[in-house]
Amino acid sequence: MAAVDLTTHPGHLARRLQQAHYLLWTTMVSEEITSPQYGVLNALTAEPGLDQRTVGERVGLDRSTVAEVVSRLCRRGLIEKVRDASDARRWLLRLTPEGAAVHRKLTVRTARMNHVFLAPLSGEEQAVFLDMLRRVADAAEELKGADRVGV
Amino acid sequence: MAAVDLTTHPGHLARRLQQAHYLLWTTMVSEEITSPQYGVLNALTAEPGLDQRTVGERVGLDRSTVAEVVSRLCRRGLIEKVRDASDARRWLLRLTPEGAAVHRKLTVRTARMNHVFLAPLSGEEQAVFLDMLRRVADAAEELKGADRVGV
DNA sequence: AGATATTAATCAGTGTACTGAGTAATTCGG
DNA sequence: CCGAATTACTCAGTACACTGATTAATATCT
Repeated sequence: MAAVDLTTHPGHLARRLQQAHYLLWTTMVSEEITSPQYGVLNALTAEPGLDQRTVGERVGLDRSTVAEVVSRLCRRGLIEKVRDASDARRWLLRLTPEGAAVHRKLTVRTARMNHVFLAPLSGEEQAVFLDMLRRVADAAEELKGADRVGV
Repeated sequence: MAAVDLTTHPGHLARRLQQAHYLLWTTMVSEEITSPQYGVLNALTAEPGLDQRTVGERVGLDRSTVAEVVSRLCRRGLIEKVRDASDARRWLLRLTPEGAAVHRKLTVRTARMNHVFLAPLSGEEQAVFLDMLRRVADAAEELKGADRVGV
């Protein structure tokens, strides 16, 4: 009794949205490189030589996850880690030429994939949708710093 | 060069939305029971005695994931598995009294959490947002079946 | 009946994501 | 200038999520 309709729950829909995106990504963009991995390549394209923690901040990956993603990209020869000479705690990250090439190729495919992904919405709706996603995600993000989540 | 703004990418925002939801869930609903686990409890509240595969269908969990989630809920004594007498391949799932109690408790908290999660949007916007999430997720889901066999 | 296909569930492998504990390097306060 | 806090990163553990391969039971089709 008192079962609920999950399709009215934003959390359930958020998970389903990500599963939907995963499906389109693997079929339309790449089976080898994942979306978060592409995010890292993109961050390092914009700002070469970033340290690991800052890359995570840019892409939305926590300290542990960014370490794993970075190690996979290293293993595949798409980025390289070098110790920061002025602060030996840091790894500075940089794209290899192969990494830059992969980023260029996937950028084109990602644009096509985004088009298909958002196709159920009209052009105006798409802008509204992205704006709402940002607002909701950002608001929760800010609660992270706060002591408690108010009721 | 040619780096892209990830905040215009729906896939990136979908992942961030789910992270945001995870944060609110663990702080406002439960640290023990996850959102997908709650989904299973909810499905079995609506339809007791479902088999594992159908539960996965209702909640949006694939065959492997639903097996893991179900085994965790069993280990915690919230649901129980019984072999289907008429089809010995199937496990039929049912809530225990504890499972039903947990579902009731979390349903209340989840409603509060959803309220906070969507607070950045106006009442009208919230309805539009949920509708858009459903439309985009459903559309990608359909591409799954339309396996585009060029036979 | 017997070979074949289908179906439910499991298992191994990979990848994202979080927490808490631990290590090493740097910075800060007295 | 030395001990304490902070910072960057690592590591172990847990949980979702998908794929491909496998096992067991059922259904189907000559």
